[in-house]
Amino acid sequence: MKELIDYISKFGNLNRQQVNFVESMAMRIELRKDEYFSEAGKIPNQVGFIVEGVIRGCYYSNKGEEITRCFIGENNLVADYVNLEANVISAEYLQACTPCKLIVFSKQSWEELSHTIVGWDNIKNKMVQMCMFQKSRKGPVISQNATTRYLEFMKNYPLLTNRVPLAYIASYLGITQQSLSRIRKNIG
Amino acid sequence: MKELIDYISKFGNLNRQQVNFVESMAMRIELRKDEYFSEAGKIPNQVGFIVEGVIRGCYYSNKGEEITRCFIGENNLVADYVNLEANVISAEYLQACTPCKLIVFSKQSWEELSHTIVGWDNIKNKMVQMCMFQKSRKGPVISQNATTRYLEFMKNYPLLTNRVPLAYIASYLGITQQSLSRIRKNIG
DNA sequence: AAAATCATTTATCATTTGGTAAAAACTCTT
DNA sequence: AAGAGTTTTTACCAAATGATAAATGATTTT
Repeated sequence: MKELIDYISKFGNLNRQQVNFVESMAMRIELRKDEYFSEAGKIPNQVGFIVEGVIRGCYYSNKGEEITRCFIGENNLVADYVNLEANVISAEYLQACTPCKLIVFSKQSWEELSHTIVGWDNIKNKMVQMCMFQKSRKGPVISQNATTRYLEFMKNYPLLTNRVPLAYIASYLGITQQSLSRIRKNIG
Repeated sequence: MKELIDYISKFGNLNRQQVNFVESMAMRIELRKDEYFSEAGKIPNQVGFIVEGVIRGCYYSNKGEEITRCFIGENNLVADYVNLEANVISAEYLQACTPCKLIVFSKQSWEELSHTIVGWDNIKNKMVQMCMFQKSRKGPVISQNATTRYLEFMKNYPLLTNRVPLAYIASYLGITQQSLSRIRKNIG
């Protein structure tokens, strides 16, 4: 669990006893490629930390197209956090793009951390805000053209480029796979 | 200050004494059209609540184009929050699109609320997360075409459509003003 | 009111991207 | 290795958007 504790420590300090408690609440799981971490139509019930692999958030448009909304890589928290907190049915899937190793907290455990560890809420909020901030920072910029967006994508997610299907990246960038294929060719 | 207190009350309860304290920390100001609430190159030093008017976040691309990144309307908090918290120079301008009436807290006052009101941090974090969530919810969706994005924009920001310059909306939607003008015409 | 400034619309043509279809390349199973 | 299924590339044409320029409209200043 070292990776998780290191991550948390970036946002606040925990003493040994608190570290032990966090670890006792957590569980290691693995996801096969394409398996879901959480699903649309269900109330999210866990918070994860990605030790290895890539998870994507995706949904289906009214035309039935599958659209990737975000990628979440190693050393990041993963959850449909807003709906988890609000106890509301989620509208998106969180799906393993590659085989994943995760550390997860059930919703109940996650809440117990708040009740047990003084200062946890502070750490938690910083982590959640950082996640939201990074998503907006790393996401495709609508005022750039598709080629620029793809170049930025490769900068921001160097590991993903050849690890996930082209179709995922294309819908993330807001273009068709054909267009992305063309762009790849033109870039050389 | 009723508007502000009503807004805060959606995220947690304050007793009369706490309400008085919040009000004593706040200040009413007005911004003329085009005046800045905060500027790129400076460390953000205030948190505002918009009572009347519209503020936009904007920045300049490496080609010198002015790009609108977000619109913030009445009954919302406004701040470059991440950089305010991190005490880091901002990269964007927050500018009044229309004449604005605001209630503002200096950075110092904003922090004093945390120290003085038990439970304030909890309320504050809920407010900040809600702001971030709404921005992502209401923002243009990159996988939709420009016409759809504009239609969605009008749904999400009905009041803005005829209150702010076309160029602001165009760059927000990631298109040129000429394109947006064309789209307006085609919609009828 | 006229002039000046700024915002919006229109027009034309070039470029980018989408839609459809098919071929090629790759993966997985048997 | 063969075959089935999937993913990626290519090709073609249509549609959307960008770039440039100019005209019109609106607002502010003098």
